[in-house]
Amino acid sequence: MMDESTDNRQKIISTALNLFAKKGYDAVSTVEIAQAAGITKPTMYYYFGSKEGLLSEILNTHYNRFITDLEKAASLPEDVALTFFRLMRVYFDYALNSKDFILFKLSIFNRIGEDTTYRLSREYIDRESSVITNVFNVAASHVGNIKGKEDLCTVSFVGVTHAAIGSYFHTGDEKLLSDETIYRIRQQFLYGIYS
Amino acid sequence: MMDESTDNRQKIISTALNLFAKKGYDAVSTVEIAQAAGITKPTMYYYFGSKEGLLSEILNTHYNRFITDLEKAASLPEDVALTFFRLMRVYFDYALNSKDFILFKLSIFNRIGEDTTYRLSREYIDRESSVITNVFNVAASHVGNIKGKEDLCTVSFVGVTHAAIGSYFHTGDEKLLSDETIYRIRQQFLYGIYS
DNA sequence: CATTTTATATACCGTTTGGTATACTGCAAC
DNA sequence: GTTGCAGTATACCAAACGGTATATAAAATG
Repeated sequence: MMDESTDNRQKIISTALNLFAKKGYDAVSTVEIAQAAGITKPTMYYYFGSKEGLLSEILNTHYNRFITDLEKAASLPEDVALTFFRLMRVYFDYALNSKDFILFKLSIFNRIGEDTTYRLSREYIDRESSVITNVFNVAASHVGNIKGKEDLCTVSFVGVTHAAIGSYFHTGDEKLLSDETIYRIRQQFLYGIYS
Repeated sequence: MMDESTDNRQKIISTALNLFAKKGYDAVSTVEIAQAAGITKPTMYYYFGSKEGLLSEILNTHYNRFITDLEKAASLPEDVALTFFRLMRVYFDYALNSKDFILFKLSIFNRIGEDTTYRLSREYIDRESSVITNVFNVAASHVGNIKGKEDLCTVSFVGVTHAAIGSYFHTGDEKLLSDETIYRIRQQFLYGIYS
């Protein structure tokens, strides 16, 4: 076929993720994906079987990589301050370098209900959450002050991280995802706004 | 017609909001809404003109009420601790009593892109955010420590609030939205995790 | 009591949807 | 060089989509 793009499969994945992130899974049609990817519908069905299969493959590819990086960053949970920084750095790096994925992840994270995206992403979100929860559970056994506040820590961490990324996407200001910002958030997290 | 429900208009709004919250705007069809509300499609089109008009009316009804309550709670921003409590209490009360609305609001809050829900809800989200931002701006002029951290405060507040509500929806544990939880979050916010 | 208005349903429209049957093309193996 | 297979496109499908023309029945208006 002498095609210039040797990997249509990957092209479909990245194109579909981009459209899903912008418009939402249900608002994007299979023809739309095919046209944007420069192929035709049956080609997409050849690789992924169905629209849901495509979404499943997108989540599998991107979320597994993300969770792996998150676990690496969480490998020294005894040091709360260091781990806090490393974890948030992973989130922010993905927001900067895998914008479509994080945008899509953000839009499905707080969904609960019966839709396709929720059903397919549930397991990944649970795994992601448990990495964070585990960090604060281990930290609690080393840092007395945290004990009894593990859940609060998790909620605060995830909440602030998502909110910061959301602000970045709205404003486009990259300083929101700088090391400096993480230091300030961590300072506020550990010692409060009056510090 | 001797109909038992004297207000089909309201019935359509609440039914549609419930479906939108569960499955997402694009995944819900107009027939589905009509059937669930116990009416037929043309009745819905008689009241709202279009599916988008229905969504617009839903947002207008619920969001205006919510923002009004938020503004009432923010009327004494000089007292940071008190205002912090009142604001979060409004969010949590809505999560408990207007579950469908908050569920829907949560699912659209972090969307950015080209979809219908984002376009129609944008103005409300901006107004909501500015109420919070304003609180910390005024507070900063009364409490020296906050100065320069206004944006950080806003991001943290919104993030933690949403995360807590999200946890409640996932677990169903009402204690997550109790006064006690707000006190603990506020304590952590003001004095840090080591307090 | 005739007339308009409000509220509802039946039956239909063109378009788009997710998905497929079928045929073709280039390339590798035999 | 024919066979087989991975990859791709044309052309199609039934079902579902958002939306409407039209009829009708009750209630308000004169």
